Amino acid sequence: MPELPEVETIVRSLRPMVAGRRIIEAEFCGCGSREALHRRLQRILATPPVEFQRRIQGARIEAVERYGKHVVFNLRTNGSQDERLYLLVHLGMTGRLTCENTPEFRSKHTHLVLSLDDSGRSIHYSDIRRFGRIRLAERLGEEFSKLGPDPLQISREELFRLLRTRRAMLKSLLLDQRFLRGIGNIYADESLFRAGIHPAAIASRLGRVRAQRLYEGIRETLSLAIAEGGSSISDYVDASGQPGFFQLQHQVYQRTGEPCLRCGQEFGSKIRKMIIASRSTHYCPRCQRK
DNA sequence: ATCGGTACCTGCACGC
DNA sequence: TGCGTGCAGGTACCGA
Repeated sequence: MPELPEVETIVRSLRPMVAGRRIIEAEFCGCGSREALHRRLQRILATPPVEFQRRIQGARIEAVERYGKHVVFNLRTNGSQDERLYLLVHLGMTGRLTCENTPEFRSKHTHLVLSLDDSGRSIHYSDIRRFGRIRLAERLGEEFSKLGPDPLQISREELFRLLRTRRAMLKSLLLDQRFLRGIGNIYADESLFRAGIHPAAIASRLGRVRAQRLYEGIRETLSLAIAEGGSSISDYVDASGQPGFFQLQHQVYQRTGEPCLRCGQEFGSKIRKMIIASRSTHYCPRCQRK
């Protein structure tokens, strides 16, 4: 599900509900045998479950932030000396982070519940496909050192410089979190359409003008998507359970065979789909020439 | 350096 | 109704 705009929306909705609260208890859940639960947790958590519970219990949530597609909980543990601890959540394809008011509620795919010192309120982590990951870290640097710049913070010049050094196809590059952090399949396609650039174009061959169009295309797409609360295709909701609405403004993503919204009326062009980096890639053959 | 393939999961739509 | 197939927002790892 979640790319930069969805994660940003989750963080913004979660923050006012949990910032300043203390985590009373971490509870792991899920149906199936004890061994099945253990295997599942081993994949989802990098830390052994018991150690995870021990370290997080009693910690205060000082801040909730986004780093690329990660949700970062800034924690202060209540050990003898106040220590910083980071809870890092990556939502994979179908992960959800929601705030619940009913203490006993569990959805079918809830894996972790963090109960808060706030009249039965809790943070729920659920994930149907279990591609998401949860980690504890003392430092952010080790976890995030491989990630590229944030596409909303990078400057036009910096993007141009980075593009010049790479010979990959743009679609592959935009999906690469070491190049830019936060863009996924939806927003790669939507950004390239807004920029009017073919997804298979080679990065290093972009001139200054087209690089600038890409820069604007990415910024426009991401900020509009954030303003609409993200794209809800099937699973995504924010921390209050509200869907996003940017899917109603998708120009190319999952519109294969439908008329291009920019030139379809006039020229009858239809959105096409091709595979790049083994991912579906949607584009208008007329608006995005090679 | 970059690419394709595979693996990890469940659910859903589709054709038969 | 059920079964098989393919596809889905992500990433890591492999060998070429």
